[in-house]
This record gives sequence, structure tokens and C-alpha cells, in this order.
Amino acid sequence: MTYNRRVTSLEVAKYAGVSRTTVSFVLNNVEGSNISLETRAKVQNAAKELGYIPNEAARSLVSGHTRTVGLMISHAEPLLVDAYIPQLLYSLTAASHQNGYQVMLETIHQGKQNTDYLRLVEGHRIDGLIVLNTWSHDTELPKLIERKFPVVMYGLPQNMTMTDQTFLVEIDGCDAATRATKHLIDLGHSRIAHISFVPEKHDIVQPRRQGYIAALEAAGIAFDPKLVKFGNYSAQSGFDAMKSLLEHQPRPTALFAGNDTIALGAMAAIREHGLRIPEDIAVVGFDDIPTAPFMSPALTTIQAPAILQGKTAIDMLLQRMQGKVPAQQRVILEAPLVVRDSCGANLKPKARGSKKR
Amino acid sequence: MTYNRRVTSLEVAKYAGVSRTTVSFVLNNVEGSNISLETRAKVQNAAKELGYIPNEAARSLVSGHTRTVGLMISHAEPLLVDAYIPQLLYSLTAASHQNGYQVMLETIHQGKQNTDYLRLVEGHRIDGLIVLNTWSHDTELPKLIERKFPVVMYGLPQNMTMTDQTFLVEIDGCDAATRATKHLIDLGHSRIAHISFVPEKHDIVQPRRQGYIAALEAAGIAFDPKLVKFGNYSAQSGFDAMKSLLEHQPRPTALFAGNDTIALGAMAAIREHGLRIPEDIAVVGFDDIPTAPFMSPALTTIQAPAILQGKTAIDMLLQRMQGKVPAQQRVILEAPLVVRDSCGANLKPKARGSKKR
DNA sequence: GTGAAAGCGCTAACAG
DNA sequence: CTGTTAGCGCTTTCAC
Repeated sequence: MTYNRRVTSLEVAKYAGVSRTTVSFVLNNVEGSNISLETRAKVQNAAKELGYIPNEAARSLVSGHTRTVGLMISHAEPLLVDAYIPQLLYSLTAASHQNGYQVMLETIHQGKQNTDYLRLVEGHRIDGLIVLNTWSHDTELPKLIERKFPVVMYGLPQNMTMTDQTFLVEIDGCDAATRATKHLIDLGHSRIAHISFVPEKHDIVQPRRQGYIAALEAAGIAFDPKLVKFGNYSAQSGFDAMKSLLEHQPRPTALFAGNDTIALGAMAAIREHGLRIPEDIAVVGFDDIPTAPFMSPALTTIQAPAILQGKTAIDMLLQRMQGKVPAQQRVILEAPLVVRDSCGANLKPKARGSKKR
Repeated sequence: MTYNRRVTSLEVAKYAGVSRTTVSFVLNNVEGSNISLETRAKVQNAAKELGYIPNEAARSLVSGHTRTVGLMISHAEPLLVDAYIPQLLYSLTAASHQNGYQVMLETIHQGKQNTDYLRLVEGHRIDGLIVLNTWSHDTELPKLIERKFPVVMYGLPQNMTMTDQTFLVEIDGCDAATRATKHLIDLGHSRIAHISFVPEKHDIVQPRRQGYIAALEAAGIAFDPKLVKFGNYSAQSGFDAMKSLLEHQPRPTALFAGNDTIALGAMAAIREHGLRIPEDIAVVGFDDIPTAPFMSPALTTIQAPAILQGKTAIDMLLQRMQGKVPAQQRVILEAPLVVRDSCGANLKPKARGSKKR
């Protein structure tokens, strides 16, 4: 590679007629260093003219930090089919860059429960870590957290308990699921099916299931395990699960789906079965992905605040990386139910409304 | 931060009773260093027992490379609403990790045409760069490429020409658009609308538009600029654009959408207008996002090979980073038309088929 | 076969 | 107010 281009701080120093120390002080804006405005300007000009950009490896070797946050996605497969993580990614990278941090992506594929992300930490490639999908069999993550490495998670893994080093940005999935299910109950449904992800693989799913059951119990409806199916995060899995639910007699009259993508697949199955939504089967989703308002019919769903969640997580992590203690250890964000057409609530009062969000 | 944990190669050396050189040779499997199997084992044990992980900053300071690839997404907004980039991301990170490379994400937000990604290059934080959405006003990227820094792009930006340093992994968007449009023409349509992204912002869109026009011309159909609308990549923009197209008289009888998400929004507008798909308006999309088979009706669309595209780009970049010259400078991947129900081709011959992909 | 020593480019005490 | 100097932890040439 004839890729030669190495302006070092020494060259800048020579060019400006000062020492490397001065260059470092000026360019890093070190406080308490009384350097004349004139010298400052000379250095800054020299740096600009030579196109000097410090070598980050050298910088982080001596400073001990990297200005980089790691982003671990334990199950990367949802990226392929679901719209929630991409939104999080957008917000996470935007917030990081705004604060001068780079983002290093560490994904774990195909259920390979590896701990490669530790190399990022131990190899001093990142200053902090955001964990998107926790994976409860990971025994390294709790250790890392206990060692006070800055970590922010999107929910508490099943194999961990809160300690003073646990920092979370989450929604109350149980409460949200209860509200979603209750909404269907209030509309007169009692045979309400639920399709979710495989709980062993996804910590996020347990609260949603619990909330679903809680709502049924609160209404005096017996919980029927046959009305619960597990797929993955994909539309295909929602389609398949719904097909099998439709063979159940008596047929369910409503569905609470574990996410919007599953709901989309399930709705396709319902239509293929010749049934109408919401007249024959009402559907409520979870996440409010951007395409939810444009589904047919527009999807009633729990609005998970992806953008805010990303920004909040970075704010929290930033504080931890600077040695501060965030105001809250556990930030719980609002997740309101957005009523559209798929649940049937808009059926009687008036004709279907506009799809504008 | 009481985050103390610094096993250095010196400690490993001491523990194993050898010198740092030996440790380095053993752990890096340096060829030509005759080290006894016994010593090797001692070192490897020591490293394992002490939990030694080399400091990457030190390593890359001296070696000059970082085992990291940069991933630049010029317009990050599609992440919020479209499913194509996430798939690419999945495949890109999977291929990188498989080859022992980390992925650094550099996103540009809100049309801020900055060149921050240069800091990754000049700061020696990455060994190579993948550019997802090119941005034609960027004058730095061509320079970087000319300086032989390893770059692989997803299509040639409008302000660049092929040189021997240009490496691309793309699809023939023009040809694909021609085939999509011709498919509609063959089904008897002549008033075919087209909704795409704003061309000034998205290099990818021009070939699609050209292909659309080429197909019309080949069939002797006059191109009507009023049938072409520009939105962005979102469903909302497709919805809005379609609403305005539906006011056009005589109404278009078919739509070729610039991507599947736009198609989804457009279909919602068509339904809201009380029209049927495909009977009143046939729809063809572009990308084949994973939810396309589950839309209502299942979307006929051009299948863009996201997964393969990601893998191929990494393969190419890997070669370039190792100083090799890839076999091809310009890899063009297949993008077949997938016929489902939204185009109407399945209407006459038989009832609508299964939605299984 | 193994070790001593130099140096990657930077920051930050410590003198001057 | 500025310069000298000593490392950060690793790789790698060159002697032993």
C-alpha cells in the first residue's frame, strides 16, 4: 500500500517552531497551560496546513481511553427482519457522534453464544458498552459489570439482579402488555391469542407474556396455554404461528403479538384464511415500527420509544465513562398504546380515519 | 473507575519464565521463529491463566494496522424506516467478524454533509472503508480513493469516474427497473407511475428512473413527467406521493415504487382511496425486504441481494487491505424480479398462492 | 532458541 | 510560558 501520509506532532512542532508539548497542549486545549495567543495561532495554523490528525492508537495508548463505545447485539438476527433495532442504532450512533464518540459494533450471530465482546473491553478498544439483547447464559457480563466497567443494558437479564453497578434504560414491558391485552378485553374479546419469541432466547419476552396473563386474570378470563405460540421476531414466524392458532377451536377472536413484525405476518395468515381484521380477529402489536400505520389495516400497537431509548442510553453511558453516577440507575420510559384500526376500536364510532401518523 | 486489570505481556513473560519477545512470537504465531513446543505451551498456559489480552492500541501503534473496517452510511435516516440497510449491516458485520475484523460505524445524520469519517482514516482507526450511500458532493472521498486507501462502495457516485482504485459491489439498477416496468407493461399497463427518492440526495435512484423511462420508450409509451413523484425512502412519503398521483386524471393503473417501503405507503393510500390492488392499480416495488411477502397483497418486487452484497463487499475489502488486487473491480449482482400478488400477474391464471417465501 | 533494546506517536510530569 | 524527558504496551531486528 503506497498509502503514505504521516504528519506527526513533531512535524507540526517543527513547522510552527515550538516543541511537541506545546503542540499537544494547544491541540488538546489543556487547561492551566498558559500559552500565548500568538503561539496558539501558530500551532493551529501549522496543524491545519499540514493536515495533521493525531494517531489515535498512540493517543489512547498513553491516555488509556479510546473515545469509543461498544454496541453489543447478542442476537443480531432481528436486524434482518425487524425494524426496532435499526432505529435504536440510528439514535445510538447519532448521540455518540454528537458527543465525539465512535461506535464499534459487536454482533453475535446464529445463536453462537460467544464472549468475543470481551476482547473489545480487555483489549482497551472501547470505554463503555451498550448491550442490546441480553442473553441470560452469559456469565461474563455480570463479572464485567461488577468490575465497574461502564455498561448500560436494555433490560435486566434473567440471570442478574440489580446491584449498584447495574444501569438500565427500558420500558415496563409487563405493564405495556397488560394495557394492550386489556384494550382487547375492553373491546369484548375473551379468546385472545398471544404470539411471542422463544423465551429462552429473548429476555425481553417474559414480561410481555406475564403482562398478557395478568390482564386476563384481572378480567377473570382463564389463561389457555394453547392460545400462546412462540416464533421468532420475524413475519414468517408470525405467519406460521397464526396459521396454527387458526386451527384451534373455538377460534381466537383477537391476537396480541410480541412485536409488530410478527403481527404483520399473522395478519397475512388471517387474510389467507379468509377472515377479516378486525371484524373476525382483532390484532394488537408491540413496538410501533414506522410502517405500522401503513399496514392493512393500520396496526394498533404499543409504542416503544426507540429513539429516546438510544439517546438516553448514551447519556447514561457517557456519565459513567466520565466517572459520574447517573441520577437514576433504572430509567423506565413511557410506552403508550397507539390505537389505530387493527383492534377494531375505530369500527363502531366512525369510519376509518386517516393514516397520517 | 476502579477498573484495574492490566495483564501485560511482560507479566505473562515473567510468569512463564521467558522474555517478552518469546511471548509475542508464540501468541502471534510468528513464522520462522523456532520455539520449542515446551516453551510454546508454557507461554500459552501463562497467557490463559492470567487472562492476558493484548492492548490493541499498543499493538496497532507499532503494527500500523487496526483490524477494523469502517462503515460509512452517508444518509443514516433510512435506518429509521427502511429494512434494506439493516440487512446489509447484518451481513457486513457477520463477514467482518468471521475474518477477525471489527466494525466501526460512521453515520452522517440529517443531511449534514460532513467528512468526519476522514478522522477514522487519518487517525489510523480503520484499515479500510465501506461506503453505503454515496453523497456526490463529497470531494474528499475521491481523494481518499486516489491515495489508494482501501475503499469499497455500493455504486459509483455521480461525481466520480472509474479509476483503477475504484471498487464497487452493486446491482444494475437501470436494468432491474427496466425489467420491473416491462413486467407491468406486459400485463397491459401503459399509465405507469413512479415514486422514488429525491435524486439530488441519493445517487442510487437515477438508474432506477432511467430504467423506468427506458422500458416505457421501448414499448412506445410516451413518458409523462406528471406520473413521477419524489419522496424519501419512507412509507409516509410513498403514502403522500401516491395520494397526489391519485388525483391525476386519467388515473395511473400501475405503480413502480423506488423501494418496498414506499410501495407499502403507496398501497395504503390506494386502499384509502377505495381502490383495489392489483385490480385497479398494480404495484411493483424494489428491494424485496423481508416483510414484502406479507404485505397486503404480497408485493411483487425486485430482489436486491443485501446479504450477498455485504459479504462480497467485505471479501473485496479484505483483499484490498491485504494489498491484493480483487479479481473484479466492479461486481454486479443479480437482482431478479419476484412475482407475487401486487402486480396482478397471478390474478387470472389461478387464485392467490401461499405466502411462504 | 531466546533475550536485550529500539521505537511506533503521543501525553504529561517536571524543569527551566 | 516553553522544552526536555520518560514512558504507555507492544512488535521486531539483531545479537547472544
